[in-house]
Amino acid sequence: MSSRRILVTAALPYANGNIHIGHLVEYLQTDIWVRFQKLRGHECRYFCADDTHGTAIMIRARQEGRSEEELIADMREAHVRDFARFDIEFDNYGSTNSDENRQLCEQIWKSIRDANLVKEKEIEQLFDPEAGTFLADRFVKGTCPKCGAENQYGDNCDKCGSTYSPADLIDPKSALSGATPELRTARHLFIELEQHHEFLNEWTQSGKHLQPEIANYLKGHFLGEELRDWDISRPAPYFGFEIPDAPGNYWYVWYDAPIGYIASTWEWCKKNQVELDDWWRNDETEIHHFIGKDITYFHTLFWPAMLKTAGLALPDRIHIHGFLTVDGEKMSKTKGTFIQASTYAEHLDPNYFRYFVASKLSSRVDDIDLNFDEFKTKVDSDLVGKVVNIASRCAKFVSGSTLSEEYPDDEGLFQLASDAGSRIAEHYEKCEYSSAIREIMVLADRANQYIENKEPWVVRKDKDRQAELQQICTVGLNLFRQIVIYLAPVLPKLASETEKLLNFEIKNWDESASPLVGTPVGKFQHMMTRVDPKKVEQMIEESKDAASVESAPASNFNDGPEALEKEPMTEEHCTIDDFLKVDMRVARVIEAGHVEGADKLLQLKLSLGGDETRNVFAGIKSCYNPEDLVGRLVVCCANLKPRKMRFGVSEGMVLACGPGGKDIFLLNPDDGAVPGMRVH
RNA sequence: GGGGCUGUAGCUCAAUCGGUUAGAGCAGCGGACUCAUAAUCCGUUGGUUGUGGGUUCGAGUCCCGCCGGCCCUACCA
Repeated sequence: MSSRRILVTAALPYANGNIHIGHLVEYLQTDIWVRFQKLRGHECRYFCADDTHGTAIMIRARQEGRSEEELIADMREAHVRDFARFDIEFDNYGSTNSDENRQLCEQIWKSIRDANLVKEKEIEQLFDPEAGTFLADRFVKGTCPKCGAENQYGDNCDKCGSTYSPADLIDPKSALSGATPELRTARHLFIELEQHHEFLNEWTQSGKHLQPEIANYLKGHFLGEELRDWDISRPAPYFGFEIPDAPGNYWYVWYDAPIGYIASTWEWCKKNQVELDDWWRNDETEIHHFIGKDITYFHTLFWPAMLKTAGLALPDRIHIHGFLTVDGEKMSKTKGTFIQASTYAEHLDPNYFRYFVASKLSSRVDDIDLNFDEFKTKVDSDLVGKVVNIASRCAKFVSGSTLSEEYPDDEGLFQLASDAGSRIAEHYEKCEYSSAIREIMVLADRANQYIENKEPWVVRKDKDRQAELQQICTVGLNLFRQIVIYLAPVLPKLASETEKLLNFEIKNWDESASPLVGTPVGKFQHMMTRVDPKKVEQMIEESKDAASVESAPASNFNDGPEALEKEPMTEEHCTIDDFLKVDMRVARVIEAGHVEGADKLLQLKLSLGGDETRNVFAGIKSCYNPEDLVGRLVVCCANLKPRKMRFGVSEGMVLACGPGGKDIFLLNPDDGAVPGMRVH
């Protein structure tokens, strides 16, 4: 097989946050693929970098009272440490805030200008006069113009779901300074993507570069109509690179981020005395990007258009993966499933996660789910019970001795496994890791069966059969070694421990096809332990704590979790139909009085307007005087089945909240509501 | 509202181009073994492929409707 030159990237993590287990899926998917390619003898390089620019970084640095450079330096250190703990090995890890990146941004910009793709447009945007900066939509909060809900973001309302422009908000406030933003106009630079429409149509639909579902998505979504201009500049102040021919304007972070792939490559080239053009202007180089589905847009439309304009090599393949869910749901800070990479690594072996992710990943865009029961089962039974067990059952019988000088008859098992090697390789190549893993586990099953049938523990007892014992173990350990080579991209630690045990070095995938003979066998040491469910629990607990500490200062309202803890949320959903069964109405209290003989109850007469009234007994005596209630509006359930009580029939229920005793709070409709209105 | 993806055993997933009786692993059940980290091995239960139609000699696979799930979008991407 001829050696390929392969350039691989994973998306650049944003310097505003720590690496969490969701991110890891991508870096692991990529790392496994790169390790696989290297093991196959190809010239493969893995480049990544921190994505450091943008408003969010600028604002955070300001809040923390330090420079952006200090902030991104710290975050970079944290990122690099997290990756290392998970054995994610980059050939170069750069930064988008580098000289290389600035130069490349300028070069590419020049090509884009020369190609006449840039135009200027005035746009209106909210400006924070105190902070002296334009505000992205999510930095503006105010009252929803449609439904009146307070404290909503500038782009849409979570209460009523309507969308609007931040300028439509009632009483808008800057989330930065609390000042009232002004509407200002600014000139922005745009790239006319439409000029590349035909090229993008062809490139995305060729079937060579994208998964089919992604190609369809683009076709149905963007390519069916005129491509919109891409707003590529941001006025000062902005943390990023200033556009040389438009002073006071900076490149939008999504312009320089992907260029960071090239910048990181360049840094590596400089360190290794290699020409950048050999990698980015060379048809012989394969370029592979691994990204998450959330940033499809940038990598499948803008990025190819930019590269083409600049005369750089286009990616051969963009591998797009789904998100990681935990227990079938989005990762949640309150549930403790928003787990930082560092928190994970403090409690659990990163190899577990590498294996688990590999066993779930395919080439499709589907989300993958982490369920800790499944996680434990998979790691325990596959890795400990099956794979490592093979070595564990054989090694001690030949420890201190050697493998047989000649590879013994093994009923064709070694050959079978080496035939499987090409299929497994193909699965890795196509990013079908789950299939690769499944196939490898079949080999582990067969090896265990072999040992079972040969009963080395019986043979051992017979002095005349020691050569046979050595042969059995030679076969067992060679089958183990094959499996470890196949798993090496996923489990590099297991590979290196096996190298020590069997005194050899894994250099190439093809070594799996020839057996190891005559070499010394070391002392077997446990290579992996079972997943400790207590550690999983601790990790989740710690993730909860970390999340609450982190999120507390972020919110302007320091509402504690006590109420929810006292009365946890109902797990089960109700349907809209269920909800509609409950007919809740605004009502006016027209009579209220004590109930003789009752400790907690007040008797209320509610008017729903007109002649419609309800007699209701409410357990609110401890908190309300009857005379204070008369005349006020309440919310009641008007179709509650009438219930006979000791003191009379209750025909409804008044809505109130609170734990009881001295703390009961009636719900109160806002001004304007009148009796009889239904609550929706 | 528009679009994409998806639904196979209790759970996680296979099933080539439409081709025989829809297969694995885990869990469950019954046995064996005791070398191995309560590991392993043998056997076994389990499916009207979400649902209703259609095309076909033949449909898990292709087409249409319905139901459910996930996601993107709804004029900043």
